[in-house]
Amino acid sequence: MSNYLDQLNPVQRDAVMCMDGPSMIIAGAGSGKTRVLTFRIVHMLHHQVDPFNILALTFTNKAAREMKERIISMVGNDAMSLWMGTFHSVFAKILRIESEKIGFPSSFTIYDADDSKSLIKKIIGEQQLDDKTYKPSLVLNRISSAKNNLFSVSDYLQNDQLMSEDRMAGKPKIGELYQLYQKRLRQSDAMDFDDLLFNTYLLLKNHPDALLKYQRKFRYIMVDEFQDTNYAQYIIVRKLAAQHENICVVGDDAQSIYAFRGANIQNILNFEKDYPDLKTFKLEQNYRSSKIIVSAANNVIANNKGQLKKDIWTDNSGGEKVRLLRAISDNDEGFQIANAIFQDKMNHQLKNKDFAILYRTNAQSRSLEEALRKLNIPYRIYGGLSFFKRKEIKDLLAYFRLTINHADEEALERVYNYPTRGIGKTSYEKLMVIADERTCTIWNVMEDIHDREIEISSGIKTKIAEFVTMVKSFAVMAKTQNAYDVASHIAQSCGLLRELFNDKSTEGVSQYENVQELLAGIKEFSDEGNAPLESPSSELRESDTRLLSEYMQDIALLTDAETKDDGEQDFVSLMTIHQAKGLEFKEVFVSGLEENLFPSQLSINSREDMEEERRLFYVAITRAEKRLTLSYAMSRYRWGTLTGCEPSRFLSEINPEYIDIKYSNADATSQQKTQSRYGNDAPTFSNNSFTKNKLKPPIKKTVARTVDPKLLENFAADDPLKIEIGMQVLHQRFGKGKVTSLEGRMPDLKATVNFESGDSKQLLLKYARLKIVDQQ
DNA sequence: GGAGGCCTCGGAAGG
DNA sequence: CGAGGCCTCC
Repeated sequence: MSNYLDQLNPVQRDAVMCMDGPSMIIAGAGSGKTRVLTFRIVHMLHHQVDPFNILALTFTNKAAREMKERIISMVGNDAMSLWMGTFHSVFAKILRIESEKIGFPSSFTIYDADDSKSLIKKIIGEQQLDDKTYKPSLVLNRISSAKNNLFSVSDYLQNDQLMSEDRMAGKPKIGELYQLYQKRLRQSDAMDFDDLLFNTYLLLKNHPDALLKYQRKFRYIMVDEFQDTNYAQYIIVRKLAAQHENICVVGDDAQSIYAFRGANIQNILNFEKDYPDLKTFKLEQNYRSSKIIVSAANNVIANNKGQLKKDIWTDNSGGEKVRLLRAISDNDEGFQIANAIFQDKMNHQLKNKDFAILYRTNAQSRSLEEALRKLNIPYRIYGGLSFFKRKEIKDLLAYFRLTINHADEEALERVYNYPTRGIGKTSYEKLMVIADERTCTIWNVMEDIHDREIEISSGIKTKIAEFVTMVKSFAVMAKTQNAYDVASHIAQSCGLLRELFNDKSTEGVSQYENVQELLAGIKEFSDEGNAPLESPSSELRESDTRLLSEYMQDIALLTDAETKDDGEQDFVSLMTIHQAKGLEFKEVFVSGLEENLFPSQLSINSREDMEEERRLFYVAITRAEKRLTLSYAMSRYRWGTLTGCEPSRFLSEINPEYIDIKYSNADATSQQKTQSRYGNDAPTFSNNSFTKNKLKPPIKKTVARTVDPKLLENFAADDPLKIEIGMQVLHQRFGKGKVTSLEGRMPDLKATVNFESGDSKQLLLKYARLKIVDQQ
């Protein structure tokens, strides 16, 4: 691999060869950014830079993984020891190593967005604040942006501007909520995503020895997607780079589409100020798209004021004009797009994989799906629930979390009574009150459950004690045995696996399979000799046994499940434009180009927001290689009602010479029909074969359980007191089943019944009406 | 404990 | 319209 420099154009080559000193690479869409970044690292390794001294920060795990694989394939396993990962994973790794300095155990839990939300909700409730005024998501956003701008709790409370903003907004308690939220995280030995940044900042600020250590280690630093970094990220990077100043940032201001989440384009401008001797490289040649597509993209982005000067051009052929589809309705839009894909596949010998349909909002996927299904075009929707966000996975992971960190309150809350073990909410709330009085964790109270001050019935106390014993036994096991053995033991003995196994609904079956898949992943982890790429374990591990705690450290930040090997399969991709960032397709369809949808209604009052929408459109256009098709509908179902739409302002920003307006047959016929009455009464498209009600809804998630209707006739329940273990009983809804156990006494007598459907239910007999069918 | 009814609300989403 | 949260009732 010595000829890599020959594969680059002059600017790319300069950027690759400029290893020392601060540099900034402005990489236009399709300009070979990944190649430059990869080759730059390869170049360093060829020039005696120790991989141990290189840090490369990316926006997603996927980007890190792919780049690292590519580098390894070019230079071999030497590259294994370079640090490449997301800001969050790299900083989590550092924080675990240095945890003592900031007063955390190295096994601290990382709270995900759901954990954070549930915690803040709880706090809002406890403070008896109205959750309409204090919407959890809003409060969290405010806290998050405080942290991302490096305002600690006390900074916040002392900051007149922030406090008065909150007062003006009628939410004066946000500062206080921030304080309580941090306190609870601390008590739970937990950090949220923002804390990973904030605490790294604190570590480097307050511990000069740690700062020096990492400054020495990271002699060469690279930051990808620099336009998407926030202030905290930038400050940390600047601190780390302060000694050697070998820092290279790569990005494209025109593709900044995450400002809404706190990303700060300002970082690019600050960078120029902070490093006056900065070398800037502009990658302006586009290798991806046709001339027309590049020109259309340039037309659009030229309407933004705030941007760095650059001139994106291409040597590629002119290509076809941008097609514009005008549809009468959202269903018609789907139909036209599906048809176009069908045609283009034949006319240009393309695969389904060559196509992507992009949209602004997830809700738009539905009509597209329906049309694709009608034409039997296989498709995949990206952005559903990722593996690690599934309930059953989170439940099992919560057991693991609690095993490793008993203070983890969110994990405890998830599992203390799941599967049901008779510990109710009321009891749990009593524990919470006591924990608060004693300023200890709820787990501590549980450990001490036999304390007479705790007013909970002895039966429930026993159950709590059993739960505590169980988790403690998990913890003992987890200290020495390998991750897989511990994980599968936990899955079995906590009852979760059984619970899911007994559920024979399609949903239950798939949940069971998912849990098995998780366990299989842990097995792979346990069996592997070497750690995964981002693993901090090499620095923490003591023996060859791979512990569950190590697995959990790796997993905490893995929110994007490995996209399963779909290499073989051929399908059209459907995704939001945000998700399409960084991808490319031969043909791209951008749908829903309508005012109030794209640009979003919420952006029309602010210049900054509108410019971000425009950058989003720019990103969408520049995903296309050969052909680009834009579409809009004249009416669309939004929130259940048919609303009229106007074409997006963005359409008129493209030079009309580049546009080819298409009218399909479906459009032409229904157009005449509606033109006259459009605007008065809402048009109904009943003659259109693509109306909603004619089509089946997308795949149902639950399947109704079937019960023989004959069983339901003349149903008369028997006296609950007659029911005994072993009897066959009949339930109106669940059907026939066998009583396997009885607990408590009337009126709280509870029976566990295994139904023939495979479900096992616990039924309160004062409510559930059971008929005895067989005394056996 | 859990199913069903009622109400509310709706943007994009990395770690 | 449809998902999610909360409340009620069995």
